[in-house]
Amino acid sequence: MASKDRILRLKEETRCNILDASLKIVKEGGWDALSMRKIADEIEYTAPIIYEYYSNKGAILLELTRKGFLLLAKDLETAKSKHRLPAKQLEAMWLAYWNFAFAEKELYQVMYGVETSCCEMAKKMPESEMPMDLIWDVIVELMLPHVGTEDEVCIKYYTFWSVIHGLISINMVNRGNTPETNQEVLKTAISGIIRSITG
Amino acid sequence: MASKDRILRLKEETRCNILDASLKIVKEGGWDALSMRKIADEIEYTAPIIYEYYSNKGAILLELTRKGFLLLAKDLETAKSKHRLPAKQLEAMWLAYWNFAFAEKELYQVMYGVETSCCEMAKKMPESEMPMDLIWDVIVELMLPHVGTEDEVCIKYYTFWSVIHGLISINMVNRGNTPETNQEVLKTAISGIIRSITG
DNA sequence: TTAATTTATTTAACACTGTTAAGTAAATGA
DNA sequence: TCATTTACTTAACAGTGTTAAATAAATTAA
Repeated sequence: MASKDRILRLKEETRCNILDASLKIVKEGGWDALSMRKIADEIEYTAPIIYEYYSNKGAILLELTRKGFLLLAKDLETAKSKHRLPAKQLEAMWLAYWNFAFAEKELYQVMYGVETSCCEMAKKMPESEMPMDLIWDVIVELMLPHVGTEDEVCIKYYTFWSVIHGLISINMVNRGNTPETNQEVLKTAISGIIRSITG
Repeated sequence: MASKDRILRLKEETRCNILDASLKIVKEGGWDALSMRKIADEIEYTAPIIYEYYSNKGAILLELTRKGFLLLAKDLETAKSKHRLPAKQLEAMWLAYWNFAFAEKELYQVMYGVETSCCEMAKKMPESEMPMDLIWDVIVELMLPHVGTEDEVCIKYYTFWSVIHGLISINMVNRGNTPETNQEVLKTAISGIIRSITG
């Protein structure tokens, strides 16, 4: 029976539609807006139908995560293919990584656990600037006798912060490293940036 | 009336108890476990009482966030006070930052939007390793003719990844920077690490 | 002390959430 | 045409944040 095939094809399509609908909802209203009933609305079914295609909400997120990794890998490969020197390839790949993160913001968030709902909160809270202020001052001192411009200090501060916050996030979310590797990355990064300041 | 003072003191105490209870619940069962009814249970009241002290759940998270920033700032100051040279101070401060993140994991999560519930998912998904594998290969090539050990490559990879993922996270959550600053941090970091590899 | 009023606290409810079981309509097979 | 499977929906459960109404307790006034 060819109708079996047609039905299977339709099922595969709905499975895909669920994913597309989910991503659409998230892009429009953020991750909090994503609910089974809204997905159902979007694909013009009722909520329980979704469970015929995904065992639960987590499975949908998992599939979006997989989709994200595949897309990112593809971007990295095309970036690499545009150069021959490894140094140029590496630079292009990390720029592609950067671009992916913002082009597919929602996917990147679910892939690496970047929560944005808290961002409204921490803003407008004066205490949130205390750590930066404290470290800022020391960077300025370290630069002496050269008096660094706002931009110069800013770049140094964010380089520090990025590498350390990045390493923390990766370890919290992904639990990937041995303590030794972490310490090594951390210490060499810090001393490297310090050297780049003191010259 | 002195009883007014006593009542005010009790109120301030309950306000504090709500925060303590919240943090306790999160530490025991993660952020998903935190609900108004569980907080109420912990402080031996019913849920609506909490709204006499905090306008909503978000206000509790906000207060925990503030608490976190104050604690972090204190840690940074004591770290700084233990040294005189700016370079040593800076190193000690960033190490204190690192230690704070893991000592007060839950606070750090709410301060900077580090989601951990997704970590169970991405694990055991082969696709999640594709980006790393792709970049790994290029790092190995960049090291040639020297054949890097597993550890050597790992440290370089995580240094790259940390600084870029960190910068991405910071911008998504806090969206603090001008595009120019971001590009500057990104490009100088990448070329800096590449130079540290090629010697 | 008793009555009136304010304060403290709880119960009940609303609109949501993810998820499951039972019921109903539609399509398929004999 | 009848029986059976498939497709889908309705109803329900336990949970969420939050608000309004009801009740208990404490305080003040007479």
